Amino acid sequence: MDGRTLEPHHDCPVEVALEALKGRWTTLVLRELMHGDKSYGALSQSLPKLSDKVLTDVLTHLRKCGVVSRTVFRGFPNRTLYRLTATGWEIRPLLIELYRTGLRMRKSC
Amino acid sequence: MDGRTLEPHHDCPVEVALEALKGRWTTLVLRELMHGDKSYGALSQSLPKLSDKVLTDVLTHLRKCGVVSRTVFRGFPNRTLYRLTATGWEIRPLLIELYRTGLRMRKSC
DNA sequence: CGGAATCCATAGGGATACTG
DNA sequence: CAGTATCCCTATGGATTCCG
Repeated sequence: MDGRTLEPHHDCPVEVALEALKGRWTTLVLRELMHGDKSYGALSQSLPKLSDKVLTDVLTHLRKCGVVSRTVFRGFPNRTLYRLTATGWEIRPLLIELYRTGLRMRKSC
Repeated sequence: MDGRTLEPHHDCPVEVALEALKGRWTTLVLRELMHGDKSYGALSQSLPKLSDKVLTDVLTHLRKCGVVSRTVFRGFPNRTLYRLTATGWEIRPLLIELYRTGLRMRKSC
C-alpha cells in the first residue's frame, strides 16, 4: 500500500487477489476443489445451476491465474482432473477471512 | 461453509464480503477513507481518473452495504463528509489479507 | 460544492445446441 | 465425458452535461 496508486491496476496485490476470485461462481468452484480434486463432470454435478459455458469460463480463468491445474486422461471416455495448485491453496486463508468478515457484516445490518 | 450451498447466494458470508468490495474502484475508495474522513471533492481529487458518476455509484453502494456513512453540512458551499462505519473498519483485516495473498500469487507466476 | 441525469460501449453471465 | 460454438441480455464502467 504505497499511497501512490491512483487508479485500478492489476499490479496492485489487492487487485491480483480480487481478479482471481472475480465472477459469481468462482469461489464456489474453488470451494469444491478444496474438498479434493474433481473431474469436469463432478464439478458440474456439484453445481447443477452452473452452465457448461460458465463452468468452462471459470476453469479457464482459474487456470490463467495459476490457481488450478488440469490433467487429461485419454481413454473411453476421456477424463479430466482439476486440482488446486500450490498457489491455489494460498487462497484458502483469504476465503476464510472473507467468510469471517461477511459474517460480521451481516450481524451489523 | 455448510456444504449444501449449490448456487451463488448473498446469504453466504463470502458473497456478502465480496459484494461489498465489488467494482473496480471500490477498494481504492475504501483505502482513501481508511486514511481518514473525506469530502466528495477530496475523494475525487485523490482518484482523478474516477468519474463523478462512478464515484457516486461506489459511495451509494458502500452506504447500502453499511460500510460508509455520509454527513451533509449545509452552507456555501455545501460539504459532505464520508467516513467508514464500524462495519467498514471490519473490512480492514480483509484488505490486508487480500494484499498478502495477492503478493504471494504474483511471486508464483 | 456535490452531485443527478443521460447516453453509450463493453464484459460477464446464461440458454441452447453441437462435437471429438 | 468434456468441452465448443452461438446468441442474447443485463450489469457495470465511463463521458458528458446539467442542477440545487
